[in-house]
Amino acid sequence: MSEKILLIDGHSILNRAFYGLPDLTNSEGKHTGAVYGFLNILFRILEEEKPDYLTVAFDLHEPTFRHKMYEAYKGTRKPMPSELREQVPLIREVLTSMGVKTVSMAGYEADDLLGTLAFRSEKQGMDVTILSGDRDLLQLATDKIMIRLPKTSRGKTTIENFHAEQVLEKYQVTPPQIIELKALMGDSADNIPGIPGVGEKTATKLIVQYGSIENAHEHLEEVKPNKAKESLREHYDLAVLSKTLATINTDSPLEFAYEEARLQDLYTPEAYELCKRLEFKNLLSRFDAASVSQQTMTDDFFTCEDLSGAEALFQKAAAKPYVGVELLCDREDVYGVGIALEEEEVYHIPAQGLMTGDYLCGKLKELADTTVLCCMDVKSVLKHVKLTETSHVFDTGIGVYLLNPLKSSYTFDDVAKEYLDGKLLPTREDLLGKDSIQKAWEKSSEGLGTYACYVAYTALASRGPIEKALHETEMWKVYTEIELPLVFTLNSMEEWGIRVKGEELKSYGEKLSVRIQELEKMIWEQAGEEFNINSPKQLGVILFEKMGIPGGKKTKTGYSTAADILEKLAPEHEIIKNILEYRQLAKLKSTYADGLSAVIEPDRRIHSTFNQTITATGRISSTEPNLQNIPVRMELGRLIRKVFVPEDGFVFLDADYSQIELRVLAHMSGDEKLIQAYREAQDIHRLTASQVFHVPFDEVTPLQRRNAKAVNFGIVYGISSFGLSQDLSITRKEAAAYIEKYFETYPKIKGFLDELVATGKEKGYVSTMLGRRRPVPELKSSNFMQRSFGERVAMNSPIQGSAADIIKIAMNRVYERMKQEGLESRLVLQVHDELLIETKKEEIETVSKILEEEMKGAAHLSVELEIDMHEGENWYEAK
DNA sequence: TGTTTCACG
DNA sequence: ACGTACGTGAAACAA
Repeated sequence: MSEKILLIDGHSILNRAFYGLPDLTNSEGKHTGAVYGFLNILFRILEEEKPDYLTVAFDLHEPTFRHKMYEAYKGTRKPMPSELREQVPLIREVLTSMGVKTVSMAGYEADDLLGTLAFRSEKQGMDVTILSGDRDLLQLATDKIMIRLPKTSRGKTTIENFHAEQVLEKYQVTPPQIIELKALMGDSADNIPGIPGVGEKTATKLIVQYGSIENAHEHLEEVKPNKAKESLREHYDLAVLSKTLATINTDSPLEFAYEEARLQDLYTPEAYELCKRLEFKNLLSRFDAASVSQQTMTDDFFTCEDLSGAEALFQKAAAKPYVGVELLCDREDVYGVGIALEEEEVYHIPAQGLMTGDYLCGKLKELADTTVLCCMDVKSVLKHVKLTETSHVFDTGIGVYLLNPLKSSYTFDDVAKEYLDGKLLPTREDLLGKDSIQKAWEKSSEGLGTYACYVAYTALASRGPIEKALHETEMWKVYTEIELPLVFTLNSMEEWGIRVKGEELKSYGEKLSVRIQELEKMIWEQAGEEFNINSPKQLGVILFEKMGIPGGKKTKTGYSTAADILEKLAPEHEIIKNILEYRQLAKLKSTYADGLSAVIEPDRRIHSTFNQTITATGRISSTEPNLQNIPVRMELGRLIRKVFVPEDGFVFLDADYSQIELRVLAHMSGDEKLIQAYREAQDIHRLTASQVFHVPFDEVTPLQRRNAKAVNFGIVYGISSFGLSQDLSITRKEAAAYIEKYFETYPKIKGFLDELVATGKEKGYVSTMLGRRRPVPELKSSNFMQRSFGERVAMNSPIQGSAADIIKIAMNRVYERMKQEGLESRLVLQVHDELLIETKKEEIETVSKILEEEMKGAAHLSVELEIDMHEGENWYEAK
């Protein structure tokens, strides 16, 4: 049986994948959709064809010979969007990693190389398959050369196959005559002019009849449609030129060794790593375990079995400047520790026998007096090892987060790849599967030990590169002066938690249930049937189809039933009112009443986790439960705050910054008028209204104030007329007019925001006042939506991020002060611009003063930082 | 697992 | 013509 070669038109398939599939980006914002689509189709074809050889051809970037000819004649080609262009090197990298031969040559298009290889291979007796999205390639079809054209319709990819016979069937001409057709019709995408007035129909007729352009020209007088006759007469030269342009060169001087193109195992460790980096999760399953673990580090780690060994180890460690540490633990127990003394000297100490968890933790605490403990996550270690602010630690996770806050997770294997020259380590899942630490411990302490060693190794080895990068990006200060101390502050908040009255929460929930059931009944009655009100899909059908409420479609899955839409649509409908109330109550019950009840711990307190490495802007986030979104805007929800109470003998002191983001904006932009406004006014929105609408301060109407407030918010969010118009229910034009007036009033604000976008575009990131960075890859997108998003982000992030920096500083200072002054009061919550202190009654005065001083003094801006402070027996009262 | 909705700043 | 305000997390539903 003859051998088979598969030739792929790289750019064309990449193009297909790009336009045929939704744009995909990985968590770092890298565009990967086209590469993903390319690989999927490649794998599919390989399974169908099972070729012996495989080669992918690419155009070089420079304009090729054939195009130059025409570009000189008329215009240039449309540029490739950057999201696609950046994927070209990526697909080549992936193919190379899989050992796939790629070819390209100066002065020749991919078509030419494909044609050349196809004919060469055919001559050698091979069967040839060409995969392309470009119909031009049909001119190459023969009995042995098959052209395969993938087509995407309705999300499904079907492939059309053409040997010479099928070309004749479909186009009524032989493959070489495809050139004639094209030369007559022209092709704007390929810059082939063609001749005017001749489309597919006429061209086909002419070629079927005369066989070629030249022959048709010789029989010009017989040529039928008069229009075609005249056009051919007049533009014959153009047709001949077009023919040259349309002809694929099948005889290029490409050097090609078939052995290099022989198809081998594509599932190499390199390809696996690359796919993982690109987050092609579906593709990873194609790689078998064997190829995965090959190139990884050889794990010759040591295990420390007995107490004397451990003693010696810690002694040795104490002499080192840095060690890598991974504590194997969960919330309750310590199972052991991995310690890296040197990059080649890594130990695992299981917690067993005399080496109890407590013993290990004590040793670590002691070690941190002299040696920097490098950990992936210091705060989790703190749960067991009572390190203090004077302990020496390095937090790899936070370092990596600062360097790229867009990543969604910071696992050790990712860190190794990024900061250790692409070093490939097995992942946690490779080593432990999906087991928890506890589960893995019960199975075998050995695999767990290996895992601990890899993590400890990574923490030690990556410390240097990360530290260097933090210096280079001028974020070392943010790291040491804000983030690292904050680890201790947050840990303390987590450990204290906040007291919650469980019984009251329960009865609150029961009260809600009664009303929810009433509403449910009423809604079902009004709808005329029972259905699940919580299902947006069912609700949409009921409202917009059954009840015939004029509804606009909105989401990709159907009707939007979001509150603001329903409110605008039919505020008078009784059912709508009921649904909105139902929704509100259902939310309160499920998320807050039931949700919070479920996480009250035996100490009657809720211990949330404050995450420091999640947000893109530098804010912290709160999970399990989220205590940063406890209701406050609506009275009914706000009542929940009554169940958050201080311990006996304590009260709550709640302090929040007044409009910190607007003040930051005033400072960063340096706009004198806004700064002056803040120096004068208690009511900034009113003053803004007065200045923007040119009315005396005392004559500002409530509506004007509301509008000014919305504009102020809009500015902080990265203003757009559309967003503002939505918010205020006005037209875009009106919104645009407000914005313009605002910028006229505060001229430097406009300049400042424009500058943010410009430098963001230039540098690829924007920065806060303290130097924290956020990359904004979207700014370079050719997609209008994405680019606009990037612009808003560029305007918002420095503001939101600077405010976040400031309150973090305040938290650290408040925490430090209370500790230094030996107070029993403690910081328990942070809600972005608000701090909640569980304050000992005797310390109220002192703590108020500390809050006032440290919050106001956290930054020195050209406008004062004001705070509002309240005292209360519960959170409701204190706010 | 992704989508929708909604709670907060 | 495109279809958005910025930043989060949790619950419920729909596949």
